[in-house]
Amino acid sequence: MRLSTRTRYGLRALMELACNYEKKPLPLKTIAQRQGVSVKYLERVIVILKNAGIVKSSRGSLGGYMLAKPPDQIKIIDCFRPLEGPVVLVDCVYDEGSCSRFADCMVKGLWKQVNDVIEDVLKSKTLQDLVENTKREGILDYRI
Amino acid sequence: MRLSTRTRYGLRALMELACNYEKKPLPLKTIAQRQGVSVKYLERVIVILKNAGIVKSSRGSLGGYMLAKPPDQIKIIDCFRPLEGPVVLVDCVYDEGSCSRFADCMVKGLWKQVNDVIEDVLKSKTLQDLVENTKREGILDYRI
DNA sequence: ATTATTCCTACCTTTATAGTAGGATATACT
DNA sequence: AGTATATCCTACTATAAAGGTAGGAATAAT
Repeated sequence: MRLSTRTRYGLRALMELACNYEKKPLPLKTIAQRQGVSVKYLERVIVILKNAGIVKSSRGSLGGYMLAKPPDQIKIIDCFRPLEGPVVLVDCVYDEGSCSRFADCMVKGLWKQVNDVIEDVLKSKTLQDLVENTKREGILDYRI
Repeated sequence: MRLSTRTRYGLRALMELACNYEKKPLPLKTIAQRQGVSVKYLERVIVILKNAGIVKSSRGSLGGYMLAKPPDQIKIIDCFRPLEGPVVLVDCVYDEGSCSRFADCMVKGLWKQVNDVIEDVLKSKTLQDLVENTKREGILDYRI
């Protein structure tokens, strides 16, 4: 029930990239320092987001990472799924055949409902939304 | 992000006990057969619920398990937490000091919101609610 | 060339999950 | 008293996932 550090670090890194949108590529070293994480581990996280088409990279000196699309066009759920895996509290939510007890299970409706509310939140927000919420709360003072 | 079998089996077992409320104690063997689970494993699950005060037991021949309270007085969240652990997607939801990046984290609001909607669902329902939903859907034909 | 970066592969450690095994203890019924 | 049926208790095992680390190759700007 706890999010993996993969997902936590990944989303935080995406927020950095969102704030940096349309500027120079942001190297992992910078992100890693700001977030207090090792570059090596962040590499393993960001490659997931790259394969998912959410970020793109440029190699070599002055290289780094950028968002592949404007932050208001990137939904949280599309970042979440590659990092944490699909939102599936129980398999039967998407595949009735996955559980032999599906027919007479009295709990499946509950799990489905919980699953749905999680997805609703993750679908309803973009990276841009999170940036704006944060600005409204007066964070981000270390960035200009 | 996936529920443990502990939680899934545990809740299903509780549904059996809810349907059996104020009848004779229900032995694990019966539940295990209905659910297609080993008695041995179910023992490990039910002891968690017993320690949490949700079920009580009677030993010996004709013994078994019963709900400790009427099913309409048992909230799902009180069953969920001992089985799956507290609903805490990220520690900072309950303990700001748990993350050194709390002050400038742009994602914490999102995690808090997801956490809240999960808890809301689990708090809003009792075992009795699930039984009634199920009856309304015409399941439970094997029980009378 | 040198430096800074991404990219790739392999390895390691720790923790949690999902069990199984064997037997001790308690209770009802005959 | 004895047997069958339960819960209860302790210990063990196997597998997978999480959370990294290490070393170096490939690429690009200066």
